[in-house]
Amino acid sequence: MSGHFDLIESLRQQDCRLTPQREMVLEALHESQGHVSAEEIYARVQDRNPYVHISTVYRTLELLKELHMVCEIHLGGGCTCYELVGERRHHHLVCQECGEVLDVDDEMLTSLKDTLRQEYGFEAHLYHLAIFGCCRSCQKTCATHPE
Amino acid sequence: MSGHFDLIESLRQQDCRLTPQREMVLEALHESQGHVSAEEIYARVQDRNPYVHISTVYRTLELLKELHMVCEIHLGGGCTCYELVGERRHHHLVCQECGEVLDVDDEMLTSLKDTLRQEYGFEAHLYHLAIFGCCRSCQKTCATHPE
DNA sequence: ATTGGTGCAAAACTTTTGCAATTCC
DNA sequence: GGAATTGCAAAAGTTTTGCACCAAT
Repeated sequence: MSGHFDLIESLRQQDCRLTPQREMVLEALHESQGHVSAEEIYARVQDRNPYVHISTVYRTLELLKELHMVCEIHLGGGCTCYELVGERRHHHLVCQECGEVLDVDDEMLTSLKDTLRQEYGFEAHLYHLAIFGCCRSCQKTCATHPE
Repeated sequence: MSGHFDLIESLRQQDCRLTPQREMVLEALHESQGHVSAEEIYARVQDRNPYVHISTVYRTLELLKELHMVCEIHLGGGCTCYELVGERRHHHLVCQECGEVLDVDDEMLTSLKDTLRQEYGFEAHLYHLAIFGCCRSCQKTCATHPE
């Protein structure tokens, strides 16, 4: 229940107005500590104020994305999630069998990042990474699948 | 203009009926040599037969996904793309500035794959990988952004 | 006071579904 | 012949947009 204050401050510094709606969206993102859908953010915001409209949530997420305060993650199954940038950096292992999402530490990707930079001149924003596959507990069922 | 015939054969061997619609979807996927949206596949199919319905395209893609002949890729911007599995294996670098999509060779990821298996017991299906970031030509504009 | 932001309703877009008619095996 | 597949139309779900009103600076 702290920490989203600097985010709010950050908004103000970027010439954006500080509205309760925006604060609530930031708070919801901060509380959920990870990937949440627009719908989930909407639900959390509504707990505080049921009059906030979902289009406001979308517009706020759009704004935060432009300001690089939030990133959009596509975890498959057509679900788009959002996450605060700059918190504990991590990535996502998505199990295609059971849908479970594991977090992976960022260091795991340092060497990949270096290679991409050297070979392709590509600066990877790796807070966006989602890796699909098969988790430990689904491993047996998975065995029949290619790769 | 060849090579999708084994795909069709593969369909038959999996107890699936061979319809012109499915053949056209496979052909469209094969021709486009990479990530295409459902809409693009639909357009290609329509060039051959305007009476094919888009719901058939979706149903066929769903089927091919289940058979692991096609994989679904989320390249951001809300666009879902599809790609034949088993062609030249590669991955995608998506530039968040200009939207360009670069292909990356699979070998690049061998060590990452090994690490994930060892540390998390996670079997990565890395034909699904999309890496977001900033391409060489957008690098200058990108410089101001975090990470 | 002025600009920017919000709520609302409606549109736009993508994907899914129920069902009758058709097609493949 | 019989089950699987298709076309259609309609629904469902998500995201965007135009506009009048309201609020933050």
